[in-house]
Amino acid sequence: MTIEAILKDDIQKAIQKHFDVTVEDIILQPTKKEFEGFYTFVTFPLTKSIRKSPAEIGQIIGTELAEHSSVAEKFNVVQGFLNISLKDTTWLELFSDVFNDQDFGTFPSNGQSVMVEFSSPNTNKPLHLGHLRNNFLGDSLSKILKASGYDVVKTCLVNDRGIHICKSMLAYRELGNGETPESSGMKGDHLAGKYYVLFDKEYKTQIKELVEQGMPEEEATKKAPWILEAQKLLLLWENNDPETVALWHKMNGWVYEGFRQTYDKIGVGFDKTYYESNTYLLGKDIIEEGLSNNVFYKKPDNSVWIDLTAEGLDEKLVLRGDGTSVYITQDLGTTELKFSDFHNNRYLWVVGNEQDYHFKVLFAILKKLGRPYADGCYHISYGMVDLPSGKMKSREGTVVDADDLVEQMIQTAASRTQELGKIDDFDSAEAKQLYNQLALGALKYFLLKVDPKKRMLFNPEESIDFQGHTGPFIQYTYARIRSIIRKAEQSGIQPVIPPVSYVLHPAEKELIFALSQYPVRVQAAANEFAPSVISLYAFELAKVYNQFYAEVSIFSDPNPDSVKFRVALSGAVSETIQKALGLLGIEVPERM
RNA sequence: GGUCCGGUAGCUCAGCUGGAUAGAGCAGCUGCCUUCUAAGCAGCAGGUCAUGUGUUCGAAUCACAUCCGGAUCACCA
Repeated sequence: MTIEAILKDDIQKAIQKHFDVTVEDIILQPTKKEFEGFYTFVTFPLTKSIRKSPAEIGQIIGTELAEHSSVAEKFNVVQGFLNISLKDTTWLELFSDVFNDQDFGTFPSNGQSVMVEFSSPNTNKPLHLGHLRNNFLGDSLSKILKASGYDVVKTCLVNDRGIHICKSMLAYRELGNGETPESSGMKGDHLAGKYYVLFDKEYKTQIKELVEQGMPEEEATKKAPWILEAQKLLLLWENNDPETVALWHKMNGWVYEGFRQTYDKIGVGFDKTYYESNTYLLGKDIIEEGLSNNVFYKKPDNSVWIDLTAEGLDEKLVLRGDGTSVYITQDLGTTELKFSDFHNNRYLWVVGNEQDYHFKVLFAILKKLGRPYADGCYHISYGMVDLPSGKMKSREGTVVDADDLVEQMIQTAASRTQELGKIDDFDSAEAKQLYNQLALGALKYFLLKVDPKKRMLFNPEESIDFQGHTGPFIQYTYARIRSIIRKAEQSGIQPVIPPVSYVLHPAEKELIFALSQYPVRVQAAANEFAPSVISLYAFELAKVYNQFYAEVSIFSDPNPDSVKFRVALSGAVSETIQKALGLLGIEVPERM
């Protein structure tokens, strides 16, 4: 039973005893900084059933708690707020829960498994900042769900075929002159992206020419030579034309090597990768099934539809008249495949909020088809990363490239570290590792501290901070503590919980309180699918520690119990920071 | 136009299962390194919580309306 639960129980009993009123759900909130106490119980709602003033009720409950509660020590009442302080022995018990449990904040298996699909890149261009948000969210969520008791399967569905891939293939065929990543010195994904942009440039020129010749723009976009050629290439690919398939293999191979490097660098990986070229034909048997069940219906042109107007959606096409798939057909098939491969209890998709509607439709169809996994499906919809100039567009080259950004962050981390001159004794490998940790710490934290649902702004003119509410601030706190732990080890000081007679310093209580919150936050983050909950927690914990650090002296305190206790506290904080940042995919440095 | 999401300090964001004088960080201004890492700490200043009405003992939080921004409503993915 947690302290909070005991306190709630005591309050419930006190109300029962003094007023003969039963309150089933006692709500406690953390006491505001400017008042004394750690938990606050609001008594306003009780005035209806108990005909006394809020303050009087608070006084009576408080008195009862102070006399009989096993955890509460004293109280004060401000209007309808009963602020409760805990006994020192209670604080020490709370801390020993943290201190003695190596897995504090990691929940035992809940017997459920979940698949998290994220990243899902297109093989016609390199990753950009928006993909980084997706990757970091997916990776972090997977870790958070695992810590909260789920068995997690991370998957990636690579969008490796389609008209957009053919566009870069075509531009390469026409303009490439046999260029390769080796000959150009470009990373393969960047090379493919270059031709994707070149396609768009030429395509636009062609449209412009046709329009100048008097063709309406709408028609021109459909009749420009290169778009027709790209469509032809797609047909050739679908018919397994050896030359086309060879080019496709070659270019995708370059892209995969490029992606591999980027994934390695940012520390993201998958348990299972699906390729759309293998799955794009799936789903047609489900269409047949739906037709025979009358879930779907056919129009005169042979196209297949579903009517979702009763669900508040529209009529949706699920199969073209010529029998070819659309996006939703493939997703139906792929989801079925995932289920037959893994039989998970839940399926999550980390995909931008521009696809909210698509997923509503997908889930509604799955439900109508009576799929057993339909209720476990959930779209983790996140907001776009916008630039001050607006939306990023790959075709127009207005993107913040992932590789460039990471490289730039590493440079900033290096120069900042060198300015401070604290690691002059590091060899180059150690220094490089630190710069990487700091760069990714800053970047990941920047993208994960914001509520995933909200769109966020990135201003390339202002580099991402290393001070204040940032990843490096938290990493710094960790490094500071490690320094203390090393000193304690050298001096032979053991981390020990003090005897029950120990009188705690207020800063110590604050730290224990912050530590005790960790499991609650892990659970909340998992329930809300929000790594930002962990981000904010890690920052709060680091802040409380830095206050503690500035306020008390660890080694020069005359009381040996204090010294040992503070070393123990520091150790627990460092471990909790490491765990919390770990859930965000952020590493911690021993020194910085 | 329909649907969905958002609008909190100059900037970036917390807070949103209703509770105390609305919180951080950045930027600005003051202090604090002969003692455990100053990538830190303490403080000052900065707010019609988009607007209006309602519900309530109490509203940034809930409801309704309005304004502004974004997404989406493709036989694209």
